[in-house]
Amino acid sequence: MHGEAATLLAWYDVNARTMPWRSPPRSGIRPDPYRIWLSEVMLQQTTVAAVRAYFTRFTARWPTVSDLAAAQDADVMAEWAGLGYYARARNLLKCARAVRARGGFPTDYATLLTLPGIGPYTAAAVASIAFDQPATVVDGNVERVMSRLFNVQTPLPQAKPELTTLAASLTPQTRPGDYAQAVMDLGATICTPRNPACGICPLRQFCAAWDVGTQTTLPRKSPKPEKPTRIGALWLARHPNGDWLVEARPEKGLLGGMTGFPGMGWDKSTAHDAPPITANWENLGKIRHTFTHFHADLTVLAATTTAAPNHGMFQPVNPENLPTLMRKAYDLASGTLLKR
DNA sequence: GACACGTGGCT
DNA sequence: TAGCCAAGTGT
Repeated sequence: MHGEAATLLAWYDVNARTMPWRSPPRSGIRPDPYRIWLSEVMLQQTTVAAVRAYFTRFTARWPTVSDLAAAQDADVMAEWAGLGYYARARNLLKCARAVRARGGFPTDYATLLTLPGIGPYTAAAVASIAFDQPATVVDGNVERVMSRLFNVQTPLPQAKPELTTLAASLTPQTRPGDYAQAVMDLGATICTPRNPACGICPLRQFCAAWDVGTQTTLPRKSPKPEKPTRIGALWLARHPNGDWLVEARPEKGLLGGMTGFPGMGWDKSTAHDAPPITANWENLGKIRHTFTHFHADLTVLAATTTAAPNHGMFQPVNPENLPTLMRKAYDLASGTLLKR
């Protein structure tokens, strides 16, 4: 085993963070593949702090992968609301049903990779953490740690293949799951993007960036394109009985599969060119919401009406089950209308 | 390879 | 405040 891996495992034995899906190192307890898979999907581009509550709710409601496979699509989407990247929830259900159909999770990287919503990272994470296979996880933490250990000056994303090769070269044959979590914990707590704690880093003696003082400049990143701003509107029609006029968004694309209010001008997939219902619309002001690749400045128009809608349906709305953009509009409209 | 795809916390 | 960042995947 490389000195880096042995040193990191010894550090992890003492410093492993506690998480609801994790079994402590050297505890002898095999982690539950369902919980590892669920947590890894939730953790894609998402912080541990944000995931905790969702993970607890999901596992309380659906304790096994078969329970999840039997769930209603709408229940899973509603439970995922607010966590973002909703394609993950759609693929989560597809994957759960595929796993149930084949009688359990596959244990090897290549087969895991064929399942919906499981890419190179998640396949390696599940194979190593849940099944003790020597697969190499490469996430943002690993990229940062490797770029510094080996002083890689190539910017991301071009550097990804090189960093993957370097990460694989350090992965041990024993305790690969603990090793994978150790690198990620190191990246999350010591080898951080800004102000890395090199003074207490167990890998400092191995670190090429530390030797030449480049650690805070790594990994280099190619400049990102500027975000455009899209201008538009949302129509929030409220029935006197308390229902709201909503529509199910298309399965694919922005906020796919989620409940939303009819709108125009900001989202090509659901654009309407006229209000969804005849009403005396009141301008309540604007909300601003930033997505990964654009800003949305939306005027919120609201009305109370009993007219027949041109599209969408009047339904009860639980704001907790709305994606955040729609939640912002709801909060503005419900606050204003209820004051009357 | 480039781009679409959310959200909340931190600086 | 505006931008950066977080355990990526699908097309």
